[in-house]
Amino acid sequence: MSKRNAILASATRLFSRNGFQGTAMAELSAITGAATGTIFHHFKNKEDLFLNVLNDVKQSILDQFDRHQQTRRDQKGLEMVEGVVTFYLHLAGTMEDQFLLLHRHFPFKMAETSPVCRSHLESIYTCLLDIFEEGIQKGLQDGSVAVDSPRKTAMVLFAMVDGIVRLNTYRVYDAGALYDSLMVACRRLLTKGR
Amino acid sequence: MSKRNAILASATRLFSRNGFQGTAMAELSAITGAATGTIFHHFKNKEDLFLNVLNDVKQSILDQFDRHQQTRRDQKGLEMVEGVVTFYLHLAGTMEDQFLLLHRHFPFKMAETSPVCRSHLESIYTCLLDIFEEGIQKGLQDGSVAVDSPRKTAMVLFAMVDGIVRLNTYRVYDAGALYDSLMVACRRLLTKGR
DNA sequence: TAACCAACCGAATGATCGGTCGGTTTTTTT
DNA sequence: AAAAAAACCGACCGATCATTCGGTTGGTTA
Repeated sequence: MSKRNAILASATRLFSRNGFQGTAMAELSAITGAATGTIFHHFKNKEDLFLNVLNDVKQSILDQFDRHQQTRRDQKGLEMVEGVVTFYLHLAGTMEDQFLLLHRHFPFKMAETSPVCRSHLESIYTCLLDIFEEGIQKGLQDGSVAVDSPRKTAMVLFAMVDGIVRLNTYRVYDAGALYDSLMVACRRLLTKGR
Repeated sequence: MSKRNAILASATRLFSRNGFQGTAMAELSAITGAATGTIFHHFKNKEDLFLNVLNDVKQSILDQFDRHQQTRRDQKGLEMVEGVVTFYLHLAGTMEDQFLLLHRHFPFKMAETSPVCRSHLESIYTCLLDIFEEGIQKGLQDGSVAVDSPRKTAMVLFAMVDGIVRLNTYRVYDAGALYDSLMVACRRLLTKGR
């Protein structure tokens, strides 16, 4: 692996676990074996380094969901949404650092001053919400879903799923056994009566 | 207001908006007009200062919900839960800094090494979940709520409501008009069919 | 081979940080 | 009023931080 990629990989872990200000370039240097001068040769400063990390996070998350979506063309809407929720929970486990990064505060603060940062975050959340909404729209047509506003429902649904992932990350409670309840809630939220 | 309280008030704002490492004692000194020596006279170090801030946050949140609960003795379970959700959204607006603090990452990281910090966080989340669960339990008895596991449902419900507050805080999207959809989702989640 | 260039190095720098300390002022107690 | 205690002050300190810079290396091109 090139030094540049090694730096990006370690930076992702450090930024997500220790935050922006909690990540020291000297520590990153020690972990990757790259001199501090090398880091600043590849990235013009710390913020630029994080922006590149965030870009990688965006790419990998978008890739994962694109690939997932292509395998779910022939399902009913409700099943699609349930599949997306399950996949989201799965990804939150396999791409722990990337999801942790999105649960931190500093990227959203940086987005207030950095248009590039804001653009990355918007791409990620737009993609996620679009996928939820797509399933809901399809479900409205095939009758498996009954809701008023697809977009708003997608946002509430996303807030719920992501909220569970957050509860699980912080381990204030054992939210591990919560996935079944989450799926039940998901189905209730999308269907009418019965 | 005493210097000590002025320090606590400003520290709450700075910690919640700029994070732990992003809050400089010199800045806190400048804002409050207290010399840095004075700050360290009242609090033995930066972490101790934050622990006192968190304690205040805990007290005020617990007080608010205790007072709210006393006015809702004679309602049906479902109405109680809906009232709590509305009150939670209301508080997230009036106590913005306190809720923002709980949405940051560093208190949970500190909880891994500081039992005091962990205790405060547990008190807050236990209180909130208990209140949700209480309403659900009551609803199960009076028939206004139909769910399998009250505790798990309370956690999913809390994750959903808190997730919406988070979406609103970070303003990636205008989640302001989402409260109606949230209440609909809340009702669907708690009731069976019709 | 000579010239070039991107990747790489690590000591040095100036700014900033949390925390200390010796002292003064204000309040409380006796 | 005298003494004791608590609140308060700000210059100072050592550590740490992001970033710079002059120089080396190794591969590619002319």
